[in-house]
Amino acid sequence: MTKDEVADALDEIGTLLELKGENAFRTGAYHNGARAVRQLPGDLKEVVEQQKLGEVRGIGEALRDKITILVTTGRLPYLENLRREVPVGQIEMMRIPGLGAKKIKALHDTLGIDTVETLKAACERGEVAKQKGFGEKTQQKILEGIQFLGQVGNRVRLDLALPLGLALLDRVRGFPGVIRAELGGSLRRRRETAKDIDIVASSADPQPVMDAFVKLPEVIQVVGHGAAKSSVVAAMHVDGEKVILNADLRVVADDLFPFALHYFTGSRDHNIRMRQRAIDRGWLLSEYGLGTDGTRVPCQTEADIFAALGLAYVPPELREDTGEIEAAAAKALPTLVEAGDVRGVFHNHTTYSDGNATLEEMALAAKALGFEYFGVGDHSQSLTVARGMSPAVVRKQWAEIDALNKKLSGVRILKGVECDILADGSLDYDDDLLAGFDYVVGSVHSLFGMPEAEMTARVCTALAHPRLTMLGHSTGRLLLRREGYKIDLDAVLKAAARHGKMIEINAQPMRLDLDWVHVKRAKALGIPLVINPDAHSPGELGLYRFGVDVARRGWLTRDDVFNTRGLADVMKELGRRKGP
DNA sequence: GCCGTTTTCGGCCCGACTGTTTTCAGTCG
Repeated sequence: MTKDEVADALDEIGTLLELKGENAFRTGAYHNGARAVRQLPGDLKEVVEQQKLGEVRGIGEALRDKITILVTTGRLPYLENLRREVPVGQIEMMRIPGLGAKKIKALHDTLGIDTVETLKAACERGEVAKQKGFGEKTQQKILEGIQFLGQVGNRVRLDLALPLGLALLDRVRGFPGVIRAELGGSLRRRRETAKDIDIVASSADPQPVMDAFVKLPEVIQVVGHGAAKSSVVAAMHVDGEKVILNADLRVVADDLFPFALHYFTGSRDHNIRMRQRAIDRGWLLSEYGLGTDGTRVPCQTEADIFAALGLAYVPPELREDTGEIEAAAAKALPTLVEAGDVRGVFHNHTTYSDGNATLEEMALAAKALGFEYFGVGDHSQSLTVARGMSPAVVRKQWAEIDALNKKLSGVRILKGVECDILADGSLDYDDDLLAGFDYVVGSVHSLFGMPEAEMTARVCTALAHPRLTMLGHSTGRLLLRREGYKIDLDAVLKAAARHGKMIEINAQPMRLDLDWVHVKRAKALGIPLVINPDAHSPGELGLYRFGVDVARRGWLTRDDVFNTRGLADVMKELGRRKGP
């Protein structure tokens, strides 16, 4: 059993115990143990065999024994018994926002509810509101939560889906007889979430490729297995999370590959426009080629297809029918920003607030990524849950930054802060302290339930503050988990433009906030965008790449992104914005 | 269930917010 599988089992025990009403510290110990196993360096089996498991922080006698049984026998009777005691529907109910283990247990004990469906029905009958500890608003919130889950379906975040897609792609490329293979679909377009994986391959002999695909170790179910298309359910652990997705493989003759790749990359709307354009020229475009019955337009690559239709090559990220065809026809497509253009980052956390690495460790990790500057942006004093910095701590951090900047070469640490935007739109430090930072990222972390008009006014007030440099995660959304707070983003963008402020593209894959649609609008308003990883550990610095994907989907060039500028230029601009 | 030089029992991060209550439980970050 792998570390991830063992950790999953421990997490499941923790959740099942929560639903049974167990002590929170006991259930927490299982979740802690799961994390400890995931982060354990080296081979788990070896650690077990060398009897070193008990030395791991967070693993005591009970967890040690259970992990040992799991690793040596591959199963755990204790977990199997727990599963029999707790209905599966209750675990699903944990995903409903605002519903936790205690409420789910109460609903089970009083109304016998143990599936999302029966919960929905009970809410609709008004029974839930009558229960002790529940009320009309809770009932309404549960219904909205269930609806939210339904909308989300089984979509998976890009950072989880992409590694599985790339792993399968790698396998396919290694099959004998495969000439070319690429990811298609929303993964290739780098949408924030994916509902399946599309792989397009070419081969003179498709059948053996299909046969090999359905037998891959990642495949947990074969949905379809034909000569041109196979469909499976695939699973893999990514960063400790089990990712399960449908994956389709299509194999065509190599001369058809560019057409198939283009067709299966989509989007559907983009394809419709492309087919119309072909019809205008007296041709037909499909996944099988471009031309008429009599004549075929030969294309070796996707670029050839676009060229045949009088278009510049359209990068996959732009294929959403949001003006890319017109721009490609006018040869006016932007040269999109690339990951290699990014030369530093501004919003990151260290042990001064809720990060897990020191300033120096983070700065060195930034340098290792090739960055010229590392901007720290720890939390401000109001955000006590994230150990927000008091003014005294801020000054201590500044002193350490000054010392490190003397000591380190090749990377410069910038004095920033992720400053809370308080309920009235004011910032979380006084102006004197704010003036000591190189820049200020303003973010909303409280009172998410504010009415839209109030929230909009709050953020616009902050944007008017002379010390604020850029707005952090504009909506606070958590993809597939929580909608952003209600806010009039167009009004916010206009305010940012009016006050000459920058807006962050938060590159945390669960956020990707500002989203690509509004990134495009921000660009039109002349607002500089900043790609920030919001890293809480050295490894998370690399997440900036997902922000680059958003920027590309938002049509940004290198010049539209502030942190593609070099250190000297950045310091000059930040200095200019601060004024005398 | 885990942990420990303030230690083998009693604390474990804890405060804000919401919706429910009439002083507090549950959820969240």
